[in-house]
Amino acid sequence: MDGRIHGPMVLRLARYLRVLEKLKGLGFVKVFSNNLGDAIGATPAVVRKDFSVIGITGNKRGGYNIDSLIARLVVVLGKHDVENVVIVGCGRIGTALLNYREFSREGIRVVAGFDSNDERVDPKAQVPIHPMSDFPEFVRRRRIEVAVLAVPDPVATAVFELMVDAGIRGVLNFTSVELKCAAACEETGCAEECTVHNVNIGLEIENLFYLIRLKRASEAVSLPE
Amino acid sequence: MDGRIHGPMVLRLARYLRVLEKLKGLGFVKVFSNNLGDAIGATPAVVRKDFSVIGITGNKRGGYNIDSLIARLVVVLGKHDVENVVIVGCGRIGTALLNYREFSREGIRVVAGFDSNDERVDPKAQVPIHPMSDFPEFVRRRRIEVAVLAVPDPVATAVFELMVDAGIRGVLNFTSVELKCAAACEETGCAEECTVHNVNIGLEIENLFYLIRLKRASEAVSLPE
DNA sequence: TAGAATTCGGTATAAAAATATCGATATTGT
DNA sequence: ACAATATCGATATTTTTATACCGAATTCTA
Repeated sequence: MDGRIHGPMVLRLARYLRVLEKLKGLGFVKVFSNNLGDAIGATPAVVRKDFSVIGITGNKRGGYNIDSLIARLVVVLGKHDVENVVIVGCGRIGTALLNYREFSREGIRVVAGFDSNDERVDPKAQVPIHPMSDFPEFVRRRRIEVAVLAVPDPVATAVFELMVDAGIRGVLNFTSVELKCAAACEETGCAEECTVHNVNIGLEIENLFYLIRLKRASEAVSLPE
Repeated sequence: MDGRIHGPMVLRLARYLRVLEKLKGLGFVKVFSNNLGDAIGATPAVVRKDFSVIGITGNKRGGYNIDSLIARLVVVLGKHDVENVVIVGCGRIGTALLNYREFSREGIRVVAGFDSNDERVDPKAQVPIHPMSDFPEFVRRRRIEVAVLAVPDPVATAVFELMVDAGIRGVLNFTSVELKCAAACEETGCAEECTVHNVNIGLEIENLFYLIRLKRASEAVSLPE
């Protein structure tokens, strides 16, 4: 049990947990490091090291026990039964996420959406959409900590500051804007930090184009003809 | 001009380019490494190093010239006027992306969607949705190289193999399934490689919860009282 | 039951990426 | 023109993350 828990590793731990739950559902009892490695795209050595770091021990030649693995991962990841989130900005992406079915399977519940456009407001919907003005009180009352930001780029920063002020501590950012919590905190005087993760779909696609061109170029060089 | 171009750096280069185009639109002529660093969330030293690696030289005390920066980045990233992509799976996420407005601003054009559910097929729509059976020919005829995969998890692997066979070389994967191109290639005998990027929204949200809990725990320890 | 095959687990090594440092130099202001 | 200042750019260092290796242990097979 050496080394520290770091970013990439935490992501893998969450992935392991998902795979393990599926395996358990299929009736499996034990699993090997290479199986898990295949399932999440890592080498067996990485898997074993990860487990070692969080204090999980397997059986030589016998692999790991799925139940104990799940139990430990749940503790380490601090996973709750359901994680409540809200969606801010109910345009195309926001609306899609409001009703994203995969969430429920992953223990995530979207409790509400918010939008500044009155036409989109619909408090009676299955997942209600409230006006943006209700956001701060809603977040405080329901103790919401994580929100998805899916507003147009030009208002991203302003909305983000509002969210941090209201008490949001984690944001999944679908805008192209780099959100800086420190700056927001300085301006508003809030003491808490807010963790931001970016999901930049356009950037990912551009990157794919770059990578395949790069691969093609290197192939052209390495394959003379 | 030392060092190699690596993954994280390529992502930054694409980000620089976006910011620079905006700055140019605002009439700016030159820019400093710390400005760009702020804009994409990096330190000035990283920015300078990145530019050094791709052979861009600035002026001491004078910063970098935006036009030459853009010109060089476009070459390095091999950016075209428009990048054509298709969306496979027109459920909630897929449909949202079909009409995602941000794409056009980023030089990405969604030329079609595909779905195996006939009710979703609509070849007359602004962005036409074709039956899945038309996919291989469409991809070959239009020389599509990049696709977004937004189908349900259980069919992800099968659809992915079909896509690789059809000639897709880059996939933005919205499913929770780890797609392995090598395996797909072995089975189908295709020689080409396919680059996959994963966008796992549920995982990102889970990760946010973990990180804020971690932060809170460490604060509790470090703040005695 | 003996041996062969596998798998874990720790250490050591390597690779990747970010950060720090600091001299050089161009611009600005006086 | 000269000093002050801010910025680049190269090298060196540190940190982070992944890989390679190999002995030990356990299960499986014959």
